[in-house]
Amino acid sequence: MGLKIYNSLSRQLEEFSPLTEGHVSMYSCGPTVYDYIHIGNARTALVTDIIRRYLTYKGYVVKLVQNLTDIDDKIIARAQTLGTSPIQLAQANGEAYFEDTQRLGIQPADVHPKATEHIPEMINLIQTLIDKGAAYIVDGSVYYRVNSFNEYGKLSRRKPEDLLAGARVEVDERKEDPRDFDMWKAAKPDEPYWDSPWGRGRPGWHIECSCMAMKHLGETIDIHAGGEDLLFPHHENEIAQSELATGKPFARYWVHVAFLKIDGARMGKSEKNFIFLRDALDKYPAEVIRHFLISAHYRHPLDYSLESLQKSESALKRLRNCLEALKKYEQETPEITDEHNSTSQDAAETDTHLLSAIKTMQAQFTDAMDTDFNTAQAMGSIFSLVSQVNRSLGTSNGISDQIFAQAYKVLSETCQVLGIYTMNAQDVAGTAEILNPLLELLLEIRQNARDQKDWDTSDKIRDQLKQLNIEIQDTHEGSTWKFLSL
RNA sequence: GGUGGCGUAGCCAAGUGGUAAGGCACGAGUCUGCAAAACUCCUAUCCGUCGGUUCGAUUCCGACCGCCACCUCCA
Repeated sequence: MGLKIYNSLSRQLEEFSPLTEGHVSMYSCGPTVYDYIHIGNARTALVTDIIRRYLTYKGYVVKLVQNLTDIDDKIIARAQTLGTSPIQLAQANGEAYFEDTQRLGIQPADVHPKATEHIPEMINLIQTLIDKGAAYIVDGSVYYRVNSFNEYGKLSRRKPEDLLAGARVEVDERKEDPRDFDMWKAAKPDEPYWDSPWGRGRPGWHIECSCMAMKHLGETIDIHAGGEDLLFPHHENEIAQSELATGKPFARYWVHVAFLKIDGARMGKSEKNFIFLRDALDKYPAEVIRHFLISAHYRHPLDYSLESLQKSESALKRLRNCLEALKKYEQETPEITDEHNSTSQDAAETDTHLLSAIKTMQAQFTDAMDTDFNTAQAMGSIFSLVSQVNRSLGTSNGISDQIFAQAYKVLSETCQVLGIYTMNAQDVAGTAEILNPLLELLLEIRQNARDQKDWDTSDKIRDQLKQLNIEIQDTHEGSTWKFLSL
């Protein structure tokens, strides 16, 4: 069974096969850097990240390009109110974007092109469209003539009359058709500008993506991703520009990520109901936020709430407990076959159960992710195996070490695809050299107290450490400690 | 007005034309000096409402109710 992707263009689940075998070109619409990104923005970036991780996991060589829109009306306006320059503002927020996304465990794209660094290419593309009669110049601005592309509307399925009927925006009388959009905006006084054959100005938003996608990935790309709000008009316009210029299909699979909601409504900057990703990251570990963001399918809306984050934290704790219990078997050589030596009947039974649970999990995980990256379902398969592992750990007498090692391998690999088991709190602490012996000592003292049934001392140590976010657990093999937060 | 989506247990959330994954929470129990972790059991005869198609629908079709989004910069 191969990968299927829901293509917004056909509005169907389609078998995925890249243009070049074994290679996938992917473009994701990045942020307009006039502010920090909020969790809603992060959802799209995260989905892109996971798609890329999964494609890589499947053996594809992926080239991911994500743009940075670093010149636009909002940046200019914001810079004015802040008393800074648009360039500086974009620079600072661009850096903040990488900082925030990397904290969330999002791997940088292969290329992060900036609009301002591709002005000549954009001018060329616009000129090509003018030459083909698909654009016209008015007062130093260049407009795309929507009528010249007869497939216009194929992505959003909007008919011209529908668009006109609903138009709430003021009609620019200079346009031939209200649907026409600008590819080059003539500069107003005090605005940043670049020279062009049509005078000083700056590029429109849509031409940026057309241009940078094609420059870095070629005229036809495999996957184009973005938030669902970009479907119209942005992606529709990208198609119009690119396909008319090249005569080739622009993107083969269109992936649109649903909104993150808050209190039932869309999280949006203009609604002022957003939460900056960096603020969320200050309160919750990255893995918790990731878990939350992928707990629903990417094409379904997801409602943000503190309760949901807390649920994710609890769920992740269960996962983590299991993985940590399993980790000590990591060094064992994972056994692949069903045939292995078991001296006890019970252990053999445990092995068989676990082994089949591992296989089931692998199949279910792949199946879920193959079906349009169903992370929620994939997570279900992971937790099913966690249950079986926990049961097996309880009945194990040491004979199933290789199987546990295999379970660890499979679980940690799949969790890595989702990015929910990448960090190790013990290492993150960074003070392990001091902390380890110190805690060993405390545990030893506590064990002595317990041997003498001095529960007061024993409990005091445990309770006090818990205040410090360190949890002690007494098991049959002795006492262990770990950091409470993930 | 046009276009699209959603409504599944207390909460979150998968999913299927043949009878409901997973997580969180709650309750009971096992284990433990007590905890913690883990395990066991308990949690939807039912998937917004009403019709229709079907041997059979939560899953397909229609209507209705409720909610959300896009058509304007927005991931």
